[in-house]
Amino acid sequence: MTMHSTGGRRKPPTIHDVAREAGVSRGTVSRVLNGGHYVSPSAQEAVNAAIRRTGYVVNRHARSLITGRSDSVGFLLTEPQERFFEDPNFNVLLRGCTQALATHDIPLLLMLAGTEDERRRITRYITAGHVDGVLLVSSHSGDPVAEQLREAGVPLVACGKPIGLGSKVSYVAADDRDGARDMVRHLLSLGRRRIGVVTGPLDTPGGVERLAGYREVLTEGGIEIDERLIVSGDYSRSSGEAGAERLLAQVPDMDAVFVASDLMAQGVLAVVQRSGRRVPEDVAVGGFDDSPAATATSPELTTIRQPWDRISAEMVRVLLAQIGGEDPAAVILPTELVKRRST
Amino acid sequence: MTMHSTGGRRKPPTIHDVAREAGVSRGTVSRVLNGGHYVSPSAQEAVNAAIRRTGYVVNRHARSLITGRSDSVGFLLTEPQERFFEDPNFNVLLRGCTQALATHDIPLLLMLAGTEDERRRITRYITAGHVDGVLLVSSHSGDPVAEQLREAGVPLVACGKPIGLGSKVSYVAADDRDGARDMVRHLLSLGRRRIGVVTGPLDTPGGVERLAGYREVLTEGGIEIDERLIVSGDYSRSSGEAGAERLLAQVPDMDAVFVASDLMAQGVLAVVQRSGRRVPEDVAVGGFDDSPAATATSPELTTIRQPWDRISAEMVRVLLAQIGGEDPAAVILPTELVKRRST
DNA sequence: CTGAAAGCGCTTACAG
DNA sequence: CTGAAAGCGCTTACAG
Repeated sequence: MTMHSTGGRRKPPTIHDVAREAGVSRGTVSRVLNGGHYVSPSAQEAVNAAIRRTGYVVNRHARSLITGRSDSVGFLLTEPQERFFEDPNFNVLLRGCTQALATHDIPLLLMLAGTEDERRRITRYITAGHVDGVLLVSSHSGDPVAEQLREAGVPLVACGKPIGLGSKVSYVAADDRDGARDMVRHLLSLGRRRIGVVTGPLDTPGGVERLAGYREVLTEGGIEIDERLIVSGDYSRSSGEAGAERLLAQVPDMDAVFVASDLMAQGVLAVVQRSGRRVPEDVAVGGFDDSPAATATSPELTTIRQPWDRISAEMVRVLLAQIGGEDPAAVILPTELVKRRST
Repeated sequence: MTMHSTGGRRKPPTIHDVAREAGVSRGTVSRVLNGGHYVSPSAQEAVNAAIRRTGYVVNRHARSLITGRSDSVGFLLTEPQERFFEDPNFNVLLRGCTQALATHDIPLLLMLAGTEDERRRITRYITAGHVDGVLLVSSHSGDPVAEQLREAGVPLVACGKPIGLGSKVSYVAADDRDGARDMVRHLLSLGRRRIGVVTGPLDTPGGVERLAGYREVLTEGGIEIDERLIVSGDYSRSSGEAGAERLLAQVPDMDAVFVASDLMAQGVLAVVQRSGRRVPEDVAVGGFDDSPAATATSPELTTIRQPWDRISAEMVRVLLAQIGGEDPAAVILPTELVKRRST
């Protein structure tokens, strides 16, 4: 009676041990393991009991060798890492994906490809079939890794619409434009009329779309666009500070700012307050993301919530579907205005 | 002449293809792959050329099946995840470990074990040999996972000294006590005498040691310990706020605080400033970590730098050594006082 | 529904 | 230094 004792790293039981315990062939054990089709209830039961008794756990390497699948997926970050690691959104996304995958018993391999060398190494690793698919975090256009993976036929789903790759690659994104519209409409409803904007990088969909939403709503509201009220950042806190300084210098009586990320909004807030202006009395500040950064400020940030939990869950769902043979798909998720004290 | 064309997911070349190309046996190819011992220079060369021509990449599953190693390691987080994901330190550590492992071409599997269920699942996964070793992030005492892994003989290295596991498990840690001493000495040198402290959780080494350093330096300086100046937090920002409120209520003329993490120090800073006190004029605030949180505040935080890059590099080094058969080891790394505007 | 058998791609003694 | 061969633990047609 083999017990699955711990202690030491003994040879773990194999399918062969289970078969012997259960009094069936190894083929039958394997069938039970793989869904239980074409197995009699009695055999099924005997095998399950034997598995329990022996403490059997499938050897994934042996399985992978024959199925050709690795039963793992990569989480690939091709951004310069410093920035992304500074951003709390990244954490939420990584955690959500890890958990969603855990549900399917699929491990997540973390891959960082910040440099050219790393990109080459990782592309090679992935195309060699060491993962079944890739969750891609890289919003900038012209990402060579994304293109290479797509060409190699690796199942792929991006977080945010990958500019330049057309709709041949799956992606999951929040409705950036709509979120921006909500925020700017909110600022207008507060009576603000000289509304600035600090955009994201303009080679990212978040950068482009959120700015588009801003322009649309102002235009619809009959307000002339003042280009001095538009500056760009790179989603970093410090770029928010720089942006706010520029805005205040160009339009000292600006009465509100829509900032395309909470982290940048932190920087904007600091600069606005340092200039002696009160938030929200003199200048209302609206962020984007509803990341932990939004509640770390004083006053806390009014912002647009990105549904990160759903985004990560959908990314995993779409990726697994694609690994299972389905065609690519794009998923757009709604955002939500979260009112706090900064507006 | 086979080119390693991309496109589609064709059957990749095997060791057999390489052997044919090179005109040698598969055994010889394998020997070249595994260090090139007992291989003539000419065979060596022929094989390398064939590998290049065919675009051969080893099939890790086949290799693992026979070696019994997975050539991968797990990064295991057993904390309730919310907190850790809020903490920028976590990112730095995760990134550092991933990069250090990439150097060795070893993938990192991210494992989150926040709930009892997840802990069970992951322990099973690990002890089944799916990873060769584990980088453990879990500072609380009495962690059942750590104990189980140790018993199962899984190579393990913790970040921070694991309370209760004795020295049978490897760990890498910053010199917490010494860092705390530096900070409190610095505050004393500024002329502050009513110095409060917000500690970390007292069932963690960071909680215990940093408090010990605080007590030591004050005692050495001939200052009587005032227990009303000592409160505990859990490393979260909000616990820093709560701690500061308690301290200010108990000792309104407190003139400095040593806070055991930058994130908590953010909360302390907010509360102190909200109370109308100036930082650093009225109350000097010192943090711990030198995480990105330290420069996100206004004024920026004086803090104790934890050498995260070295910590992660050492964790990986010690783990790989242990996987290679070496005995456990503890590594203590020095910290550094970083002076900014908050003191 | 079930067993016997082939084979996935590699490594490693074993002879030479 | 090198080749032939066994075998790692599994899955999957193939016969029954």
